[in-house]
Amino acid sequence: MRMSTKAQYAVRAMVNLNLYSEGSPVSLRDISLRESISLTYLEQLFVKLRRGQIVKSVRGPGGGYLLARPAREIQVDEIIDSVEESLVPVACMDQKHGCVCDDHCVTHNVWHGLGEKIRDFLASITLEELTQEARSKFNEAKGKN
Amino acid sequence: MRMSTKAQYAVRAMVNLNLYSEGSPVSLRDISLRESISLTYLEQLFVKLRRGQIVKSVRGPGGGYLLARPAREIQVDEIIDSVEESLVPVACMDQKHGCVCDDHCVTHNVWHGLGEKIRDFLASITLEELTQEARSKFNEAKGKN
DNA sequence: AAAATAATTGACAGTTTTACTCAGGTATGC
DNA sequence: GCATACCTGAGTAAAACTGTCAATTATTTT
Repeated sequence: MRMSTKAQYAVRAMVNLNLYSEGSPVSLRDISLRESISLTYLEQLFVKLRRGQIVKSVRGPGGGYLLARPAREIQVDEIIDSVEESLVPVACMDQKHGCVCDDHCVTHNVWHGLGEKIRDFLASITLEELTQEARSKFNEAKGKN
Repeated sequence: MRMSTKAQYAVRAMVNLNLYSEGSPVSLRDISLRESISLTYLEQLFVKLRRGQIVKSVRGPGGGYLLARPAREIQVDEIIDSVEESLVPVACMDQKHGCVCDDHCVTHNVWHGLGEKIRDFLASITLEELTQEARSKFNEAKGKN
């Protein structure tokens, strides 16, 4: 039961983007340097985040990425969905209308229930909350020095 | 975010074991036939389930496996733990005392919180409940014919 | 118009994990 | 002593994960 690093990177990158944006586009190069994620890998992730309507792109010099919506309207589960990370714990439930084993499969309810818990939890956290949290941690760290 | 088939098999096998046991040992061969799981793979799983104190083994002819404890005291998370499936969503948190990134890692709290939700949910389900559910489904299916 | 910046895309490759199988060995009951 | 059934470790093919590389397109600055 592991969250892929792809999903972890995506969330980290989004927090970093929001943290340093302030209205103007942030280039992947900057995020790459700050979060130590390879630029080319970030490019791959942000194509998907754009398709998922999480970010907008601005091309050319001074360009980069912007949030497609306010941070408080972006939920963590949406970020993970965008990079194609299934949140459903077993493969047979990927389709919308449940799996065929529904009736006879004894453990069906366990995985179905678990999937809902995971979804609910990640949907309850917004990018804004994470960004605030990051700011607090940053300030705490500064206070120590 | 997938539960491995190993964990899925382990839970299914345990339900099946409990369903057909009634005090006497159940051989892996029987479980293998009923659940269509390869015998040698089941053997691998049950070694771990035995080490995890989920089952007891009885050798020789007429032997097999028994629950090590009453079904109502066996939780689904214990079964999964036994087959060495980590329930913590990110690798850096596998050790008991949290990861080093604790302070600066922005997304730490997300994965930590998620891990707790998963654990709580799976710990809230006992083998007895699953077995009861399986019996109900079985009876429903019979009623239809 | 040319140059520089930065997103965009698709193909590809190394590594790790998963999901098993195989070949034996050991204990027990009849 | 033989059939049953657990026990153990090694090995392996396929898939997934985690990236890299090469080439292109769009935009702005000079």
